[in-house]
Amino acid sequence: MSFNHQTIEQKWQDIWEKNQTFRTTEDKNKENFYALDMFPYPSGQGLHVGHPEGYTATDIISRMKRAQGFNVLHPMGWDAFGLPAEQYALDTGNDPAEFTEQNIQTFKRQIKALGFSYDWDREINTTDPDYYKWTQWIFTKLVEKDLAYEAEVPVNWCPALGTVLANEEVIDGKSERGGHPVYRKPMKQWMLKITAYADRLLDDLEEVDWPEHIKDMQRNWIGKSEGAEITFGIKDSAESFTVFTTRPDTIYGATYAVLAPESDLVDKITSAEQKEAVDTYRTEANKKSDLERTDLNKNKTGVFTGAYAVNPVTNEEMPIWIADYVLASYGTGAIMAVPAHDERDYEFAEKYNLTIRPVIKGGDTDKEAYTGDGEHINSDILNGLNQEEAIATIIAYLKDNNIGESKTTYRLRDWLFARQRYWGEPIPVIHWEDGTTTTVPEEELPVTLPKTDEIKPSGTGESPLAVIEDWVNVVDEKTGMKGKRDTNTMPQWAGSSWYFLRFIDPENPDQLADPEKLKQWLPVDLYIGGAEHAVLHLLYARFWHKFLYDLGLVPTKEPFQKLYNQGMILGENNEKMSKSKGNVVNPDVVVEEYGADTLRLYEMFMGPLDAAIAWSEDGLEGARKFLDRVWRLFIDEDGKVRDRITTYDDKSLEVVFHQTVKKVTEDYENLQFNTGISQLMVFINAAYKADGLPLDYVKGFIKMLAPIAPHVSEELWAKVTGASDSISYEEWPSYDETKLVTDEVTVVFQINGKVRSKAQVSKSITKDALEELALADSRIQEMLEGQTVRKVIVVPGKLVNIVAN
RNA sequence: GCCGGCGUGGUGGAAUUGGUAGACACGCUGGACUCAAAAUCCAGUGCCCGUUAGGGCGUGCCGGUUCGACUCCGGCCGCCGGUACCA
Repeated sequence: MSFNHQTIEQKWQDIWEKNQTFRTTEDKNKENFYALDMFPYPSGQGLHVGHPEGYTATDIISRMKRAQGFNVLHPMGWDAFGLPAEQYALDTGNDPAEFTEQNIQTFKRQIKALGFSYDWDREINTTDPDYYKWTQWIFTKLVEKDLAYEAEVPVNWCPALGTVLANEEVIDGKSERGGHPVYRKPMKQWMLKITAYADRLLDDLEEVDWPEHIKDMQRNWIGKSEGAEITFGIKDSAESFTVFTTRPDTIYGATYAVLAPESDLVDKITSAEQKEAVDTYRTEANKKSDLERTDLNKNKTGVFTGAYAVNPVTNEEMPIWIADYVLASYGTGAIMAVPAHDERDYEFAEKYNLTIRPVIKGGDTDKEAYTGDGEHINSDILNGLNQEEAIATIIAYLKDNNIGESKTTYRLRDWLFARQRYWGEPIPVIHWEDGTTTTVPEEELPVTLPKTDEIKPSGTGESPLAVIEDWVNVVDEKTGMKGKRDTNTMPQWAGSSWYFLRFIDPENPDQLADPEKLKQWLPVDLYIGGAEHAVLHLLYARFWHKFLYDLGLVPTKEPFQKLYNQGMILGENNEKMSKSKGNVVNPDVVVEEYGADTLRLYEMFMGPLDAAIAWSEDGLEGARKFLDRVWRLFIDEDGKVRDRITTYDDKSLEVVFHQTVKKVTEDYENLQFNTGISQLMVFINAAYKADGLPLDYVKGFIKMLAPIAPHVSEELWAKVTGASDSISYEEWPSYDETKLVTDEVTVVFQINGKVRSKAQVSKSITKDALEELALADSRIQEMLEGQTVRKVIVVPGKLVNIVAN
C-alpha cells in the first residue's frame, strides 16, 4: 500500500499553519540564518515548474538549519510591478493593480501547496504603497547625495503606438506589436550614478562567497580598463576632440580617427562634399541598437567626414571618419585608430584602404593586426621599449605637454532609472513653474499611483500618468507656486534592490527597517535564483546596499554572502518551456497526481541544481516510487509500523547509516541535493536487505528525508515515534567518524595503467606490503611473464600501478 | 561579436588534490508472486569480439603533458544563458 499524498499533504499544511510552525524565531541563544529566494514576478501564467527548483533548495537548507538549532528567516514576497500587467491594462482597460492582486493570489496558493516553510507573516509586495514609500525614500536620498541626475538619453520611440518601447519589444527596428517603425529619440530621464561605485562593486566581490563565474561576469560587466585620454586638434579649425585608448603607446601608429556617428562635433567639421554621405549614414546608424552596431555587425561600415585631425605627438594629419563601431556611450565616443595593432581598426582600414603602419615588432601586419607585446619601432621616443615601459613613457610625455593624461574608464554605464510607464513606483519629484525641481519630502511619501479608469498612451512618449491632470498638477500650499509631478516611474529593478532588507522588519512604519534587526540578520546567508540575474539585479542590489551602508543604515558592505544560481528546467523536448511550444508542465497537475513531496524530490534529484535539465515524466514517477518504497519499508499494509523496526542493532546497517548522515549533511550544505538523495536511496536499498531496522537509524533517516519531502516525513515521524509534535525542530542526526569505513578495502593492481587484478586488503596495510602483494598476485605474475618491471607506483588504499615492458 | 557555462551508457546523471569511469535513478531483459495483468520483490544491464575464461574499445573532435587524464595544457566543433527597458 502506498500513502495518500492528497490527504497527508493537506493535513500537515493545515497543522503547520495552525501552529505557526515556521514563524521566524528570534531566540537570542541561537545563531541566525537568512535563506532567501529571488522573489518572483507574479505573472498571469501562474507558477512554472522552474520556480520551485530554487525554492525547494532554500527550503531544504532552512529546514535543515532549524533542525540544527538556528533561528531561520525564510520569507517570500512579490516583485509585482512590471510590463505585462501594464500591457494587459492597455489591452483590456482593466486595472493593473487588480490584475496583479489576482496573480499574486494564484501564485500564493500554488506556492503554499508545495509545503515551503515560509514565514508568511513577513510577505511583502513591491506595489504596496507602504513598501514603495521606502523605495521612493531611497531615491530621494540618492538625489540628496547627487547620485541621481537628469540627462537626455535616447529611448525607443514608436510614433504609431504613441509610446516608448522596451528593447525586447523592438524587433529589427519595428515594434513587436503592429510592426510599426521605431526611432531612437532623446528624452530627459533620471539616471543613477552607479559608476561612482564601480571600483567598490569590483573590489568587494572578493568578500563574498559566490560562484567564480558569476563574479567574472560582474567583473566583465563593470569592465574596468586603464589607459589614457588624448586630445587631438582639428586641421583648419579651433575644434578638438578627446579619445580614450588603452594603448597610448601605439599613438605613432594612429593613422586615422573615428567619431561615433552621434557626436555633435560631426556637424561642425564635416566638409560640404561629404555632408550628404555623412547625413545618410547617421540616419541609418540611428536605427540600430548598440548590439547590432558593434558585435553582430562584423562587416564594419563608416564614412569619411572630409576633416583631418592632428596627431598631437607627431603633428601628422589623420582623416576623421564616423563609424558605428564606435559607441557614443563608451569612453569618449571617439578613438584614434591604430589598425596595425587593433583588430577592429585593422578590419576597417582594410575595407576602406586606410594606412596600416606597424609600431611594434612581432606579427605580420600584412595579414592581421598584432595585439601582443613587443619592441616599439617607428615611434621616436618609444623606440626600443616594451609595452609597459612605452605606456609609462608616453603618459608622462602627454601630461608634460598638456595633451593627455592617464584615465580609467568603465564599461559600466550609469543606470537609466526612468520608465515611461504607469505601472511602477512614481518618481517622487516635482518640477516647479520657476524651473526648479524638488523631491517630495519624507512626510508626504509615498507618492501613490492614481487610480484611473483607463490607462492610455500619452502620445508624447511620456508615461500614461502625464494625461491624468489632477494627479500631475500640484500647487505648493505655502507659496501657491504651481508645479507638475515627474511622470516617469521606476524600473522593476528598483523594488528588488532592497526587498531583502524589508523582510527583516516588514511592517516598520518609521524606517525602512530597524537597524538593530538588520544587524542581527544581515548579510543574507544564502541567496538562490536564476542565472539570468547574474549581472543586473545583483549589481543594482549591491549598489543600493553600498549606498545605504554609506548612509549608515545597513551594517554590511555586501548584501548576499553566499549566492547560487539554479539552472533552467526545460521541456521534455529539451527546449525552453513555452506556451507556444506546448511543452509547459503545470505544477498544480503534478501536485494533484503525484504530490508536492514527489515534485520537490524529483526536482532535486534530476541533476545538479545549477544545470539546465529537461523535464521527464518517467523521472517524476521514479521519485514517487522511491517515496512509496520508503513508506513500505516502515509501514505495513494496514498502515501500522512494521515489526522489523526494533531497538536491537545487529550492526549490519551501522556503516551505511553513518556514511549516509555524513554524505547527506555535507551534500545538503553544499547544495548537492542530487547526490545527497542518491545516498538516501543507498541507505534504503541496504535497509531492504537487512533483517532488522534499528529505531535510531529509522528516525535519523526520516529526519534527513524531511527537508526534501516534508509531508510524508511528518506522517512517518508521527507513526514511528508516536509523537504529536512536528519533526521540524527535531535535532539533526550526527555521525561517528570511526564508524564510516569497513576495515577491508578493495585495491586494484594495474599494469601500465590498465586494471589487471584486484584484492581485498586491510585499510592499514603499508606501502611496501601492498607492493609485495601486487607483485605476488598470480594474475599479475602471469601478465608480467617475459617483461621487465621499470617502476612501481603505490597509492595506499587505492592502487598499485606496475610499469613494465 | 563580446561575457559566462556545458558536451560522460538507450536516458537524467555520479566520480576528493590527476588514481577502479558509469554511484543513484529511469528504461530495458530475465526470474519470483498472480488464472492473468498491473504493482511489488530479486537478479542482470557501457559498446564490440568470445560458449566460458578473457580480450579490445570507450567521457564532443584533434594533439600534448604524465606511470596514470572525464579531470591539466594547446587547437577545433556543437549546444545553452546574459548582452543594460522581458521577468
